[in-house]
Amino acid sequence: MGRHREFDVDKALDAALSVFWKNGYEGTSFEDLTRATGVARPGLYSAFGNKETLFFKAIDRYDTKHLTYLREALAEPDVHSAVRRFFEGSITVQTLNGEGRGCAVLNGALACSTETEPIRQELIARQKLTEDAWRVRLERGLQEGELPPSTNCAMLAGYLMAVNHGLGVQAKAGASKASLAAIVEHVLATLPPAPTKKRDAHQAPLPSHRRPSRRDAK
Amino acid sequence: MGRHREFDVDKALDAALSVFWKNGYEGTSFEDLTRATGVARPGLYSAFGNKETLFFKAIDRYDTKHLTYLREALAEPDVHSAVRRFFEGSITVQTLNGEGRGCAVLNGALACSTETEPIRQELIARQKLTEDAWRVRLERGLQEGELPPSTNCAMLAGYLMAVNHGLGVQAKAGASKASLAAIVEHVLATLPPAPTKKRDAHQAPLPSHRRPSRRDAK
DNA sequence: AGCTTTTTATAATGATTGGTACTGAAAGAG
DNA sequence: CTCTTTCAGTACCAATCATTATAAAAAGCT
Repeated sequence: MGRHREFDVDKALDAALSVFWKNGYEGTSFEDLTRATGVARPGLYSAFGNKETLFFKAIDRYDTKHLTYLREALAEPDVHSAVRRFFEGSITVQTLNGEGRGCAVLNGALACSTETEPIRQELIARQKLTEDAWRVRLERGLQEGELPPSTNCAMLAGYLMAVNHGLGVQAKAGASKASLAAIVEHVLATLPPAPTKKRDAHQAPLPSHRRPSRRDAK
Repeated sequence: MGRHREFDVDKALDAALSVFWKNGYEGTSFEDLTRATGVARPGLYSAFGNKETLFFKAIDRYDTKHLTYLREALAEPDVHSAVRRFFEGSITVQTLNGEGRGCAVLNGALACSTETEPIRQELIARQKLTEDAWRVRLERGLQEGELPPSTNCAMLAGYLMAVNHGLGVQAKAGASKASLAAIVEHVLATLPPAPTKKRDAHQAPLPSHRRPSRRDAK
């Protein structure tokens, strides 16, 4: 009873996400949003509240639609596979061209006006959740013997996130997926190696030449 | 012959830099600038042109005042020292609290409205110059035998920049200098090693246990 | 002293911004 | 059919934005 909504709320949300992803929060005007969604101002307000609530609904949408790789990565059976899955998913999402480039969260989390600072802080908090999840996963890997005993899991989680942020910056600047993938390979190749169980240093396969004592000395 | 300017142009520029560094270009209003500089609108226009020209004068100021470490790093005698100097300088500048956090260039280079896109592209171009300088420096290091023959200098330059961008993001989000320094140590420890000249693997100092053949096999 | 030049400070300007008011249209119930 | 509810579309609103206009003040010259 009453007129039915003509536009598809989910489609409008996807369109809004795409604009926010590209321009960030402050760089996106309400006019941009009405143009991209094809919905007039009151329609968007009626469906989503206001610009800020729409923004966070879009970010949530980004999370559920595009960040599944993170949960998949954290569920991988070993640390190396987890990190690989993470970065592969990351560079795939961050080099999408039709929908967005870089990371929608990062694109709003760097600098803004004083009035928008609370929004930025919320985005930073989301990044922090991801870093914490990595630290927990790495600590589990450490306990399971996948990482050298001296591994600083907080540092390594911070490192992984720093690299990911940097890849996001480069993706937003136009870097190709292939060039980002090469960086990912380097990162994977330089992850702390699993400690060896035995000391047959001269007969073990090549990776066994990586001795934990070298890192302990640091 | 005429009234003398009462404000110090350099001090005003420093104040403007600080605001742009914190809020980015679009997040900084002209009101923010007049407040921070203590100079009225016409005075700022008279001295600097308009908001955009002031922004780039501020970025140039950032370059000359704070990015000397980059030139110093590129002038270091060996690659390892160069990279170390680079990151040490970077995390020092990016964790300054009074003046700014993160990187003033990066803070404006991620996302913005359509009208501001040319400004963003200019900032991206500056980042690209730095990455190119690193690639050239690494290629020189490769020729001088400091890096394994298989080293992909473009990839490594991209990697260094990605890490640096990521450190900037984390610094802007409030990370401490010490936590960034730990990440830097990890990066330095995982740089491609100089190839050994001889094969006295059992008597050389510890770093010599890093064999180029391991990277070649990758 | 008056005159000219340049800066300071306040006010004004037109455009843009996020949000709301209002009217007509659509949908369903009785 | 009328009535009620809800949406669509246009117009409107107050605040903000970068920039300019204007009048007064300061500085130096004659």
